[in-house]
Amino acid sequence: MAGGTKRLPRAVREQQMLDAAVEVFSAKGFHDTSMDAIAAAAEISKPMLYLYYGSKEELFTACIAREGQRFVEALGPATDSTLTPREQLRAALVGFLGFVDGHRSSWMVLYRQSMGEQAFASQVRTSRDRLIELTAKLLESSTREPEPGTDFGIMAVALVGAGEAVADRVAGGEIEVEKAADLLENLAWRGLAGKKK
Amino acid sequence: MAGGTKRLPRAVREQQMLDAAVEVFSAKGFHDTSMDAIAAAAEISKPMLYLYYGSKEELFTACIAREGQRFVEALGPATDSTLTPREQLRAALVGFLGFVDGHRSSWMVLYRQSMGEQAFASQVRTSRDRLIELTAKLLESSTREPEPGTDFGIMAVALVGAGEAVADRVAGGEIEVEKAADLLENLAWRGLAGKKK
DNA sequence: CGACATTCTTACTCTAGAGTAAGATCAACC
DNA sequence: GGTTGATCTTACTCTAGAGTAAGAATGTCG
Repeated sequence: MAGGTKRLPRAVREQQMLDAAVEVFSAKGFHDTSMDAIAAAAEISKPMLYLYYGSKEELFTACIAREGQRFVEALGPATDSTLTPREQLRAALVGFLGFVDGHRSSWMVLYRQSMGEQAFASQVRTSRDRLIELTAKLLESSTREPEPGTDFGIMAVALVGAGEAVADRVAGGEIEVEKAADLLENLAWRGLAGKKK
Repeated sequence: MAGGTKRLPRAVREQQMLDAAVEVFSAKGFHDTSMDAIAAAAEISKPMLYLYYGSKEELFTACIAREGQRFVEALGPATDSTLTPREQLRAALVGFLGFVDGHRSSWMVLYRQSMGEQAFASQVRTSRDRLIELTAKLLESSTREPEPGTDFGIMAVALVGAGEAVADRVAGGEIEVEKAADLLENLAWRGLAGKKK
């Protein structure tokens, strides 16, 4: 009402609201964020949030859904089957870390917030499990001697866990994407103490 | 009032309260846990919680402090300097995973809850950083050719991240401590695809 | 223009749950 | 037995913040 903000079609406002919500949620966490704060950040009034999203939980769910979508898209190149498995793994790493680097708020909302709230954890674990399964497949199909008793599933869990930890450092600006990808790639193939590529 | 519960000295009651608090916090999370719920679980009345701990946040802080203490103690054997670095790493892994296996609620409170709440994250990150630094030292001192440009710090971050992810599976009963330790030890030295010990 | 739908706001209601006031009950010691 | 100081409870207060009622402003299409 104050100055420039005009009336906008629903679809546009919805995205504005999500932008604001992701921003505030990522900064303060789900519980310490009030709907008033989101409304203020989006520069609209609170009832609009309820009109378009129904409740705080649904709004947060919508955040997860959109950011999760974008996250999965960033992993798209890794499923290009014309690449070798190893190249695919590299593509997945770069896609993953690049996403985190370019979307720190999304990363915060998706992982550091959602995983903590048992009400949303299942929703995130879905995308996460997809990543783990993809990793497991890539590890398996790029290993020559299957070594009986090798559980690629748990290996993928470990590698993704390592990836998430490193991603936090990427998000913190302490290390660049390429360096981080190198590290993780080496980790997968040779172990931490192994020679550099 | 009801039946058996007698009057108890403060020190004892405090531990009972912490036991109950850790239990409920780990199950429902910080925000979805009410002081009434904790009081009920501890079988005392709410004002006792406030009398002994002051506030909900301080109570949670006390939980973190006690469990974090226990966690660090579980890592004690890893600092035995009569062992080789590699044996120390193994001891750290077993200590860490064993702790998680035997104290699932503690693990939940310490990691899955605290790390999500930015109000407590710093407190936990202290213990966590100690673990990372310990790991970094162990990796460094057990590597022959330092390979210029090798950043043991970030390697330790990756390895600890992998450890946490695997620890979740241990807590979930999907894998046993020994198997998990083997996996992580191998990961550190040979990479996921490497031969088994 | 006038009717209808959509966008949007001010100004509330209502409840969960953090925190407290006031004092009862018990144990121990003189 | 009475005094002192813990332990412990019932029964509140008070507020942040989720969610809503009622309707004003703006567009658009006949």
